Amino acid sequence: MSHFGRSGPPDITDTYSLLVLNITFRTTADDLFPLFDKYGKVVDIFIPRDRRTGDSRGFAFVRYKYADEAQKAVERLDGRVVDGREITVQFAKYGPNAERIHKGRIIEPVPRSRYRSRSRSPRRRHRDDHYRDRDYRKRSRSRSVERYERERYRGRDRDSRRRSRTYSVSPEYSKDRGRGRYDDERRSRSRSVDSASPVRHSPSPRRSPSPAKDSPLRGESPGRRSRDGRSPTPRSASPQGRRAASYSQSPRNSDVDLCS
DNA sequence: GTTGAGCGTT
Repeated sequence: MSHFGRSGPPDITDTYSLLVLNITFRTTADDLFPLFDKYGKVVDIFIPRDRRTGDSRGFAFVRYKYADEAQKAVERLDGRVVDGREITVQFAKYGPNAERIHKGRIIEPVPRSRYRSRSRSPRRRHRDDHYRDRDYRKRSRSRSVERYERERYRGRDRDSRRRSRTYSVSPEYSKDRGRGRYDDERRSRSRSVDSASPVRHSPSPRRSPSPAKDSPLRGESPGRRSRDGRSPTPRSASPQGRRAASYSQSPRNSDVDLCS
C-alpha cells in the first residue's frame, strides 16, 4: 500500500537521494521504508523496474528530507543485511534529468560537461535481453525502433566481447574472463598470429560443396549459403524462418513509448 | 524458477 513512485517524482528540489544497491530482486519499497524511515524522514522511495517484465532491477532510490538523516542512514544501513543480502547505501549521483547534486542534494540543473565526466558503465542485462528477444520479436515493431535500440545497446554494451553475431566461443575462452595477467600472456603469444584483426576465423578449406545430393537436410536454399552465413537483410530473404507477420499484428501497441 | 554491475519514474 505504498504510493511510492506511483505518481512520478514528487518534489525532488529539496530532497536528498540515496542509492541503495545490492538489494534483492524481491525487495520492494515497502520493505525498505521501515528500515530507512527509522533514521529520518523518507519522502519517497523509488525502485526502478523493468518496463517489460516489471521486475526489480536490484537497486532503489531513497529520498530523505534532510541531509544529516540521509548521511546517518548511509552510515547505518550501508552494509546492512536486508533479506539475506548485504545492501550498499550511498548518495545518488545522477538523476533522470542530469540534475546537479551536491552531497546528495539537488542544487541546480547542470551543464552536460559534468554529466559526460563520468564514463558510462556498461550494464549487461542478459535477462532482459532474453525476455526482449522472446516477447518483443512477436510485436514486430517498426524497424527504425529496432535500429535505435540496437545502436543504444551497442553504445552501452560495447564492452562486451561479443559483437552482434559472434562466432561460438570456446569454453576455454569463457573461463579466461577474470584473469587479466594471464590473458596478456596468452595474447602475447597469439599476437604473432595477427594483431590487426581482433577476430580471425580462418576459413577452413571447406570440403567439397556436397557431392551427396541426398542430404537429409534440404531446408537450406543455395541462396542462403552463398552469403557466408551472414544475412544482413533478412527482410524478405527467407520467409521460411519467419512466421506470418499478420500474427504479430496486435491492435494495442501501447507497449511502444509513443504515448507520453 | 534463473541473475548481481550499477544511478531513477511523470
